[in-house]
Amino acid sequence: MHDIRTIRDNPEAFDAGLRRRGLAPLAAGLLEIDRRRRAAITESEQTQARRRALSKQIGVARGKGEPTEALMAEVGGLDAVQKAAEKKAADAEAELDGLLAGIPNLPDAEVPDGADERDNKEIRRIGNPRNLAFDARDHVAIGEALGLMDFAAAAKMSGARFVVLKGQLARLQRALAQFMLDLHTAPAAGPLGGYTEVDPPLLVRDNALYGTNQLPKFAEDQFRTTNGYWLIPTAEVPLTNLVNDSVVDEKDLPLRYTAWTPCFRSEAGAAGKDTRGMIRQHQFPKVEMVSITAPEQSADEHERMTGCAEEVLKRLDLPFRTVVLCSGDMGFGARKTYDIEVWLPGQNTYREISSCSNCGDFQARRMNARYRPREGKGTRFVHTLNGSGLAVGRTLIAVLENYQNGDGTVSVPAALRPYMGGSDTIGAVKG
RNA sequence: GGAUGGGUGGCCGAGCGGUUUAAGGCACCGGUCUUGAAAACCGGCGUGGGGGCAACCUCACCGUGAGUUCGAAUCUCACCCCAUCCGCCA
Repeated sequence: MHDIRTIRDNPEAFDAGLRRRGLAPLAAGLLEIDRRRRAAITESEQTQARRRALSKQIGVARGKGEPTEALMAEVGGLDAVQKAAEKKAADAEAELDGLLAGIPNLPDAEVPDGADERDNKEIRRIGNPRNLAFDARDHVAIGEALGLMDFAAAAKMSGARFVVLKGQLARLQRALAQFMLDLHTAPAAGPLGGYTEVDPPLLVRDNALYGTNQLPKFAEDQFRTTNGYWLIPTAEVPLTNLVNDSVVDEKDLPLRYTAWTPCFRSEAGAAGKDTRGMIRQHQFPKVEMVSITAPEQSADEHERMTGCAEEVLKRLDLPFRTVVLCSGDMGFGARKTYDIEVWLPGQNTYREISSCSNCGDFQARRMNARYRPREGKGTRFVHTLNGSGLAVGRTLIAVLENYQNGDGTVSVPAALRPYMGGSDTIGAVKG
């Protein structure tokens, strides 16, 4: 949510930011509504003040036994005037808020200009794809050959975009999540760890989704229960909403939270896209990281968070690259976003496995999430950041495809073996 | 699902038709005192609108929205939310 006062102070900068997002200028229209709104507020409040003064005089006059008819006559006509002005103000405010709620965050100055993902900029590339002595298979072929990944069974009970994992693959997924959580929840050491593990609700109300930007604009992408709850599309929602409508002390910042949860997405706009395999599912597990910071810290925290996500891939020895999204490809609430893309030999390409965004005060404003600065008066909005650390389902895919062997088995990355009961291979015949 | 109680500033909490300019306390920030700290005392301490270069002045805001009234935090209705008890249930 944008601050109308910021727009009022610098409408050119606002429109320039929108242009970078590929959007038409809006400042003039917004400010016109804002002028109407403020004029109506002034009118309403002045009328109200007059009413109250007269009413007080009536009370005083009564106390002295003096006549009140003249005062009563004057106050009589004010009611309708005040109500009308109040309604004008409320209507204008609703109109303004409705428009503001649908406008995306503006890109940070460091974000490269661009229209879509082709304009994203790679900023680093870590690790080298393994040279396989055989043709790489994709995760579907690997998993189904092992008999541990069953799309048909999932389709029978749930339809497309679901999967059943069994045995060592189910365990591998759990191992990955466990491994990620252990990494992020370790006591903060320099650029790693320090996140508090949270087990949040998976069903949330409207106001929570509003706070993290999914509402009102992206309702179609969500699942909703018959009695009005929403299934979380990411743990970003409950984790960020931990500070909804609250004031924290600056000394407690940054707050760092992590959670391993299923995520639910209707994939309404994704018909026909990524239909094969586990890449795009209605339900998938993800380890999410959320940081709540003071404004001055958020840029550094963004780098740190991205590093935490990258560390998972480094320790799993999976090749990846990190890109900074261009202005036209960023999500609604982000001011700057890093995507981490893992190498998938089965698809011969890098695929997104994490997205780390700095939202600035955009969500904080919607949530009314503030902090009390050490120095100075009042409260200020916090900055919120979120990042996947990582998408567990896609990490499973990456392990299968990068660690596949010629005999159809899959090696277990060294870092995961403690979580796999010491086993170093999936699909190996025992004995 | 049924019943009851309740939503007041960062937190707790009084107020239940007109000196409320929303008491009091806690927390926090200044100051006095002290070697320093604590305690004590003094002062400050919400958001938004309008005006002013500014110190500042002024108006509105007691979950949300309607209503009653000359006048509403206070009365009425609806809705949202929270708590407790009962029922059902992993």
